[in-house]
Parts: sequence; structure tokens; C-alpha cells
Amino acid sequence: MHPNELKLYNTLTRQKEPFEPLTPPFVGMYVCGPTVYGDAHLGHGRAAITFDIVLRYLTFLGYKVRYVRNITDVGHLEADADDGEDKIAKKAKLDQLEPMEVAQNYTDSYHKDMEALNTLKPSIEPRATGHIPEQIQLVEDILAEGLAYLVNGSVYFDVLKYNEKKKYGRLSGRVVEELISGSRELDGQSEKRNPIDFALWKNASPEHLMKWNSPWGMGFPGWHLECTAMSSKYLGKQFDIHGGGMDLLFPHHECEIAQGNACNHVDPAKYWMHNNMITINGQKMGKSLGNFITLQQLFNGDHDVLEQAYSPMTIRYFILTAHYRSTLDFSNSALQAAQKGYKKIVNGLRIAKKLRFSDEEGIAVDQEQVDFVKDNLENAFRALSDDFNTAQAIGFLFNLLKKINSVYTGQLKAAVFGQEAFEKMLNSYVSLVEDILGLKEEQPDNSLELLDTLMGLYGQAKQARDYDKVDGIRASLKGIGIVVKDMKDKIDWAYEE
RNA sequence: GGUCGAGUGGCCGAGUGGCUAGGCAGAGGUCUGCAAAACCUUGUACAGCGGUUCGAAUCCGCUCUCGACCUCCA
Repeated sequence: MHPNELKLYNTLTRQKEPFEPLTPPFVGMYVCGPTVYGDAHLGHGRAAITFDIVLRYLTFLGYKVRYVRNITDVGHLEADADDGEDKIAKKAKLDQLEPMEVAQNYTDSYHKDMEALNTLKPSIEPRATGHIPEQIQLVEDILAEGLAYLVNGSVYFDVLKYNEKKKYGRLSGRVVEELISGSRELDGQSEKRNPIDFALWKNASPEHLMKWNSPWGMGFPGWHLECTAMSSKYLGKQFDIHGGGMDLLFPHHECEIAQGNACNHVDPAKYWMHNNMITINGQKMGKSLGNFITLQQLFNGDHDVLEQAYSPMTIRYFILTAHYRSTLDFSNSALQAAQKGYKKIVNGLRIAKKLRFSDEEGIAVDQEQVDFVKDNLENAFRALSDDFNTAQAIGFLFNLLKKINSVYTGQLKAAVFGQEAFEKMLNSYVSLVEDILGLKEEQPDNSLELLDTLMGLYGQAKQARDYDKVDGIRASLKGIGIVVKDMKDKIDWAYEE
């Protein structure tokens, strides 16, 4: 276990708390996954990357993490109660497709995008449609507790009754009375006893495509139920971390807490973590606003607001340069800056992997340099342990990178660090960048052998002072995105920024 | 309207009672056949007005501006 004590911000208590798993070294983490009726956008990327960092860092610290992220393939209810149509079914009709085919399509593309972003796969990725019996059982349990009621084949959670026993609204900081007075009830045709009650099971109309038989007739589960069903099935009635986007805080997560308490008599999760939104021109990027950019569009530059394509690793780096609880504003200039920063980090990765310590006569270890390495490494880990502050950690990483580059170009001798500190710096740099931040080299299809040959020719030409040839090779390499680096006593290449 | 949050230098973005964040862009320099890369130097930043304090960008109050949730949403 790493000496730094991990602290994380718990939305439930609104403060940073020391992380103490319920049953160490095991950690159960549930994160709300995508609703697969559309392409994944930048926001999905942020959520996945945020909790990918949590997973990676917890793993690095020695925890055994079971990471469950669901696929919502049932689709959620439409907003209006008079139109209880399932989104997946609606889209399917438009496309003249089988709902499960739509879900499969978007599940596949989601997986593709997540892989491109280098997020690790969840331990379990359950689907809502695969857990209908579990959800029905939950409804029965809540009914048996007397905290739900049946109307016309639909079952609703009785928030007021629940609130008598256990406060509803603890997570989102809402008060039931205010919720009721503040809720806009539509023309009184609701069958709910109270506007703030939410559906556990919805009666399906005949034309509704996705529906299942239940003790209450043909219908489909309410949209908060699947997470309760699947998290408790795979992680237990109470587990360590529940994650998701801030937009899910209310009502989704609030309802999960109510459902969990109603049937299991315990808060489902000890720590609730929420990543903030991505904004575009200062406004939230989201479905309802229609202003979102899909990950595929980012990767190939195919969108009006995009001046260019941005690679998956650029996106990942961009997301990591902000703290996960801050909003992050999208802009071309920000992405372009991220692209350069990423290249710098990843070129450093190559260098750190091949640099070797070499002692030199007459060069003493400089304690100041040794301390510099130690301090920056400690600070980087401290930042990560402080509620996963990747932005700050990256700052310290750049400080170390300067030293690594200096040694590499011969501007600084490795000997001043002493072998131990030097190798620790290199190893830790690689581990931080690759294992914890999950940043890796792109352009895997470059033929390295050809590159070596060309670099050999380049070196020869340079030695012969045949500068026309030198410039020629340099130009042709630039054509394939490779920049030649001439240094005092060697030559090398790097990916163009 | 209710609840919550945010305003940091040209841009992005950490931080948070006294100690250089960092990246990108700009300027100057070292190196170099020339470049590039790398490195070094370089920024009167913390929305406004009050208050607390030896000291505030950081705490408190007010004002302004912006956003999120309350409805599907990462």
C-alpha cells in the first residue's frame, strides 16, 4: 500500500474523506454507464476516464477492485407521464430496427470509443435487459415494505412514506417539502399520489416494443431500478464507491439511495463520486441541447465546430488536465494546447524508457537535484491521493520531464542525480504516465525499422556534411509526421506536434 | 422560483490565509551548417466593493456575471 493516504470527495457528506474500504483490500465500485441509443460523446468520455483513473489508482495502491459499469439498454422513460414510451423503442421505430439491434450497435461503438480512450474494461458490464427478474424482485420487496403502491399496472415509489422513516434528498441536499412545492405537475392526469414519486415499474402500452411480463402485467422497469438491481447483485447491498456524472445526482442517484434503503435497509454506497460536465461555449454539452460532439466526430474532425481532428489520447490528456469535479470547457485552442502537451508527455515516455544511468568521473551527486526529484515525485502522488487531482499531478510530471529531457539532450549529466534517484525518476515517470494516467503512444503503425534505416542515413549524411541530403531526409520524414532532433552528440526522432 | 456551484495572467487550467503550479501562445537567449527539438530567462493573474487579519486571490458580507440540477442526459 502506498504511504500516501487516499482522500476522496464524497458527495453524500460534501467533503473529502479518507478512503476506507468496507472490506479491504477489496473495493466495489459501481459506475452508471451509457444508455445505448446514441453515439458516445465527450461527456461519456469524461465519465469513463474519471473512473478509469479511480480504478487505476486504487489498483496501483494495491486494492482489489471489482468495477461494475452497466449498459442501459432498456432506455429510460420519457419525461411526460402521459407518454411512457421507451426511448430505445422509439428510436427503433424510426430506424425500422429491432431494439436490441440498436442497443447492440451502440454498445459496440461505445466499446470501441472506450478502447480508443484507453480505459480499462469493467470487471462486469451488466445489461439492464439481462436483469429483469432481479428488478421485478426489487419491486416486490419494496411493495412488501409498504413503500410503493400499484396503480393501473404501474408501481410507484412512495417518497413521502419513505421520508417518514429515512430522509429523502440527503445526497442532493433537497428537502421533500420544497421538492413538492417546486415540482411542476402537468395537468393533473398523473396517476401518482405525489408528483415526486417515481416509477419502479411502468405499465406498457400495446405498441410498446420492449416489455416484459410481471406480476402487474406487461411492462418495463423504471429507470432508477436497474442500477439498484445490478449493483446489489454484483457488489452486495452495500459497496464502496458509486460513481457517475453530476447530472445523475438528482433524481437518479437519490432514487437509488431510496430504493436501496427501502429494500436492503442500508445506504447502497459508502462514497458517492460525481464527475462534472463538459461545457461547450460555457454551456453544458448534452442530449437535450443537441450541442454535443461525439467521440467519433472528435477523432476524425467531422463536426462544424472542430477545426481539426483530435486523437483519443489528446482527448484523454485534455480531460486529465482538469480536476474531475470542475467543469471543463471545450474549445479548439484548448484541445490544440492539449495536443502539444500530450505529445511532450509521451515523447518523454519514449525517452524515459530508453535512458540509462551512466556515472561519470568527476561529477558529484547534487543534493539539490536529488531533492528535486524526490519532492516532485512525492507531490505527484500526493496530488493523486488528494481526490485524484490529475491536473496537479501532471504539473509535477512536467517538472520532472524537464530534467529527463535535459539529461537526454546532454544538457545535464545523469550522474548529478545519483543512480538511485535517477532510475526512480525514470521508472516513476513511466508508471505515472502509462499505468496511472493511462496515456500511451499513438501511431503504432510506424515502421520503426524503416525509421532506423533513415536515421542511419541521416547520420551519415550529416557526418559527411552533405546538407542537401540531410535536409532532404528531414523533409521526407516530416512528411510522415516525424521530426528529427539533432543534439550535441546524437540524433533522434519524435512525433511531430 | 427553489437548491447548488463557478468567476484565476492572451488561452486552458491547478491551488487556496504568508512559500514558483503546469501546459499552450508571445518575447529574449543557449545549442545548431540552417532549422527543429530540448533547455534557460521572461507574466503588475486571481470579477467588483466592503470587512476580518500582522498578512487574503484564498475567510466573511454584499453586488455583478455565468453555469448546473429541479425533465431524458456522463
